[in-house]
Amino acid sequence: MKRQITIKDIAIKLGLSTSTVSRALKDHPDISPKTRTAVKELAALLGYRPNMIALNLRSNSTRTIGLIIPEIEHYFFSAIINGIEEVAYKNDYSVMVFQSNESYKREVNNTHAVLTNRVDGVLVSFSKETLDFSHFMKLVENEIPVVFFDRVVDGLLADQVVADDYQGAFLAVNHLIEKGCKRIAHFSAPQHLLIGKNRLAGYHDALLKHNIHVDLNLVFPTDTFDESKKLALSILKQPNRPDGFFAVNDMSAIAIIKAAHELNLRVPEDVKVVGFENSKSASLCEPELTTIDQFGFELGREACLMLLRRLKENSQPPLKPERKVIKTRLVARKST
Amino acid sequence: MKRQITIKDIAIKLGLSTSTVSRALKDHPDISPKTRTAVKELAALLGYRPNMIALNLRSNSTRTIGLIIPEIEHYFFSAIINGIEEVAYKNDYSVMVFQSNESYKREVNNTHAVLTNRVDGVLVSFSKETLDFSHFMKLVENEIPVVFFDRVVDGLLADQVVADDYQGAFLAVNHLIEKGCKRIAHFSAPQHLLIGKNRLAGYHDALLKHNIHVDLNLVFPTDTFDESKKLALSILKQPNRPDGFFAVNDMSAIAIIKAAHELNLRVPEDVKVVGFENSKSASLCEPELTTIDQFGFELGREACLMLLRRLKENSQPPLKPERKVIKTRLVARKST
DNA sequence: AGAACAATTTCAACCGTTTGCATAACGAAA
DNA sequence: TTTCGTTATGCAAACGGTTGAAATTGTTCT
Repeated sequence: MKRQITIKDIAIKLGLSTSTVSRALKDHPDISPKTRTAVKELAALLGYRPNMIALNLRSNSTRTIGLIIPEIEHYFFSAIINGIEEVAYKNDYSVMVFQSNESYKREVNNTHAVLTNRVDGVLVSFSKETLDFSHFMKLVENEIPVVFFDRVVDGLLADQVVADDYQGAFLAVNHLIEKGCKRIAHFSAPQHLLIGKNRLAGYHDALLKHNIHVDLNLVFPTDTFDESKKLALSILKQPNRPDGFFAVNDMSAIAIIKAAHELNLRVPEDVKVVGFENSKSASLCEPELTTIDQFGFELGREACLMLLRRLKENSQPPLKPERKVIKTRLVARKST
Repeated sequence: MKRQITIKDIAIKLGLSTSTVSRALKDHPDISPKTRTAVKELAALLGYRPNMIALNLRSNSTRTIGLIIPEIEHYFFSAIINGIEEVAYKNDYSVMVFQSNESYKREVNNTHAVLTNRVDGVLVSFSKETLDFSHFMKLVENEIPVVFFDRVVDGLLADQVVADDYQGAFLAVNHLIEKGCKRIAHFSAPQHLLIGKNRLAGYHDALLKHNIHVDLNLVFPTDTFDESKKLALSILKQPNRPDGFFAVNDMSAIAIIKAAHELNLRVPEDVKVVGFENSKSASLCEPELTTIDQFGFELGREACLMLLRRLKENSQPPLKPERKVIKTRLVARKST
């Protein structure tokens, strides 16, 4: 690699000391206008760019935030990254992305990577496999601010940004009931995640509100396309099949629609389906999917803003953890 | 932020010099076994982690690669990021992501950001707006290896990784013809991008091969959902409407299907449609979309591998630019 | 002329780590 | 005892930039 132009190069060519050059470049009042302009002109001519690494070493900060995320390919997460990057960009921060691929082991490695890379703060949505959170607590012990988003558990001593899962689930199930459903199944997320618990609670309470008996046999833990489709096929073959489905994400919801079509059931006439996410696919499938908009972009923005706030704060001891809840919205389409 | 444990802390506690500690930690033969173990034990006890920034400053490398990409939310690009991150992870590199949001101005800013962050190399897919490439050439002048992927233009003196757009387009149109289409329209990408030119060429040659007259009035420059839908609606209303469509991406293809449905045309009976990308949505829409698999993940992998190869190489002068072409594959589904 | 002061500029230390070279300690050979 | 070789450790410079304090220069006043 070509040697970079340094402040020293400029200093030598101009017969000045590095300190003078440094000050001239940042408009320090002590420097005479003559030297200031001379330095700046030469710097521009040579294409001088300050060496961030050197600055980082001195300031012990990198203006970089680490992002640990399960899967970039998932629409919801890419929307979040989008929001994060937006805020980071506007505040002159860079984002380092680490995928856990839903693997606990890899996620632990990722936490090491962010430590090695000396990021200023970390945004985390942990993997489905993760049950132990000590690797994240190690970050907190190192006083690196951490903000968790979307996936969250109880008892985590750190900032959190989540969608209002309870409200979203309630909206979804309420909507199904208003459309006439009597027997509503729920495809749920793992129950150790708050997102799983809260959506189930919303489902539960919406049924209760309408005096519908809550049958836990209608709750199935599944959140992938393939699994959901298989399950839906078997459920829809039963004589007392549900007439409504509330799925934990759009993929599962679309899988249900596909399964219904295979069994020659009409959506929404025979079976109504609501998803959760409002992904691109939701408006592309047939019939278009009614779903809960999780506002991934906003969630990412908020998470990043909260992290930046932490990075600026210098109160000792630090403010106690905060939880931000993003309201969701029902997007009614053709599947209900 | 809590002060990090440094080599100096260890040195003082053990009454040694920093050099001895440094050497002990990396098993330098000069160090006596006794001190070596003492140092290592204390380091482990204190949770010492080498300060990457300091190492970076010394080695003038960051083991970080910059990624400049139009839109993370687009499935194809997130698949590519996935592939890139995979290779980077395995080789102990980190990835910094910068979105251009299809904006030239922001893209120029992004190139500054990667320079400031002193990444070791850069992966680029430029924005649709970009017609001038001097900002990238500035990177090349700074001898920062750059690999372009997917979007590429002629005369770029840098490595490139692209899908075989010509072959993919040929496969797609050939398939439509074999399924009986006589009048095939093409929704194309901007013609200043090779991806636009090559797909058009593939379309062209497949028609020629079957002795079908090439009518340039059937080629429309559009690659977004909304625009494509509007266009498809007006085209399909015409008396001599096409009986086949080859779209430059899945979004546009699905828009055509939607438009056909709105006009009570059946897919594939009345109109056949082929996309390009093989996104998630392609297998979720109704009918499932026949498309060309672009192997985004592999494309990302290859691009990253090529960059890493450049980073390792030290031949002077450097090897001349290479172009890698990834074969595509037809995925026949229900829309044809 | 000498003092006092302001305006510029330089010196040197520092951030954390590595590394070529010098040096200390010690036993063995002369 | 001196000298030579080992072996183990320390010194100091370097990476590129910042910054408090010291030094230089020039100007003005007495």
